[in-house]
Amino acid sequence: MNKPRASPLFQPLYRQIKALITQSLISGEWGPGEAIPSEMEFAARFGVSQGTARKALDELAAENIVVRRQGKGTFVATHEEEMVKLRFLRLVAADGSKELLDNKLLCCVRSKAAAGIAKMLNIRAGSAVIDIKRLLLFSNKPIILDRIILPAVPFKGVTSERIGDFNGSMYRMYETRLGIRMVRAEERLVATGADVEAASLLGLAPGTPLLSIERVSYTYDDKPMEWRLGLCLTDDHHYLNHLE
Amino acid sequence: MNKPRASPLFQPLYRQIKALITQSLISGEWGPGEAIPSEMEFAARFGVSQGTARKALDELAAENIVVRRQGKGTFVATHEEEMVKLRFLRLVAADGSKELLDNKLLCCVRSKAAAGIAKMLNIRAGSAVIDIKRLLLFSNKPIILDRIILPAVPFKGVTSERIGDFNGSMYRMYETRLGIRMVRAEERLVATGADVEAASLLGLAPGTPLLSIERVSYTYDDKPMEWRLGLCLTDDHHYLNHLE
DNA sequence: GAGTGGTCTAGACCACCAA
DNA sequence: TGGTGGTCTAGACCACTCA
Repeated sequence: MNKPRASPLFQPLYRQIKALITQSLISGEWGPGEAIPSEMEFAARFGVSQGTARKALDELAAENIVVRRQGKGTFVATHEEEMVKLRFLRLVAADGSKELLDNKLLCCVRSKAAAGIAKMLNIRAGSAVIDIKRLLLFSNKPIILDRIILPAVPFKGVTSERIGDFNGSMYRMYETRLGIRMVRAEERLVATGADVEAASLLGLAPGTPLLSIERVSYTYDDKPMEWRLGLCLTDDHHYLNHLE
Repeated sequence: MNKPRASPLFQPLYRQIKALITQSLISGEWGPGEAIPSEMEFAARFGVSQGTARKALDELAAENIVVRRQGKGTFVATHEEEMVKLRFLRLVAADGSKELLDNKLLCCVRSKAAAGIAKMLNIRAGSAVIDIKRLLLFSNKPIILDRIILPAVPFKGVTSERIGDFNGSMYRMYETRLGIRMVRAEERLVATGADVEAASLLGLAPGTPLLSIERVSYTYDDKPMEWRLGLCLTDDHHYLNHLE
């Protein structure tokens, strides 16, 4: 049936459908990697035509929220796929070669949120957070020194042991263990000189230029969930970015 | 009419239409900023339904090749728009404030392409290029030292005077004066220490960490047209990137 | 009011996949 | 073989813009 335009929300129908599907994703109706209902099923559930359900799903696919596979169905996107890893880890070897990735956890403690970070995570300054430091190794060479801050409440249960299980992919762990999926992030890049700690951990002279990447990651409802600062040695690596 | 699937190219119809429209863009049938034919006109021209022409235009719009304006028409995208500037100039003030942009041309000479750059521009090493150096000022403070290399042939006529006319937006000049529109770019970011030249021009001590941005820009047919290296002082500025 | 792009529907056929 | 997403069509109405 054709709905009148004077709907509760002044949104096209397909966007309302998209919002409803997003709500179901937030509520966890389908976990990461699972198939979601077909176009026809959504059309029936919401009383719209298949084309309208399709357009809602197409937009979710364009935002990398879901993945469509011809002949199989539509699936909740996952950080398992190679594609997704490249979307979030932009540092690549200068010569383009593939590399073995490894990581070394340095520490993982409970702490209190500093004001600046609390603001970016949209939590109260001083509230409980989990504070992680780790080293990322490319082909067995330490390249990135990461500092990760997580709000303690949704991430309750994040411990050194848990982190170790996922070969350094924090996002895979959030998904698998906590059902928290990051769908987008905002990065701020700056050049900086290595401080004493970074220099010693990366095996450099203090003051060596490093690429500093500050990242805030968001879940479905644009809620910030993770703050991260990576200090990267860029002698043999580039941060690759496609502008379109 | 419904065309059989066994078309010359194994592409969906709307992609074939898209390719045809792209060809017309390359040939310069419509200049930057101009209106292109309506959906109905394309449908008639290519003998397809309006919906198919629409899907072709939608994809071109998604790639920022054209801009759609309800009630007015579809237009060839331009680097005039504020949106587009932000798409290519990612350096923003740390406090988020808007800034006055200015530029100072340092030199503009004819030269020969070095091997590495020639390869990226897909031209022969040693072929004629235009070699430009300039300083970009944010709020009257020098922030970026740019080096720009252009193949001499398509960019014949690029001179110091011409560059001055466009308030530093090279892309606007390429469009307006030469009909060359950049549609995408690839950037490689690295942290480096200021060499003597950069240090003196930016008013820094040699060795100061700088964000190095190497960019290759492409026109419609994915043809590389410009090589650029920017050395950026990131004390009060960030390179902002949205990952989706 | 005429023309444009935006939304929505309904129905057809195709390509792919799994059982 | 039946179900999925992918393509294509045709026609309707809406919202916006401009003369």
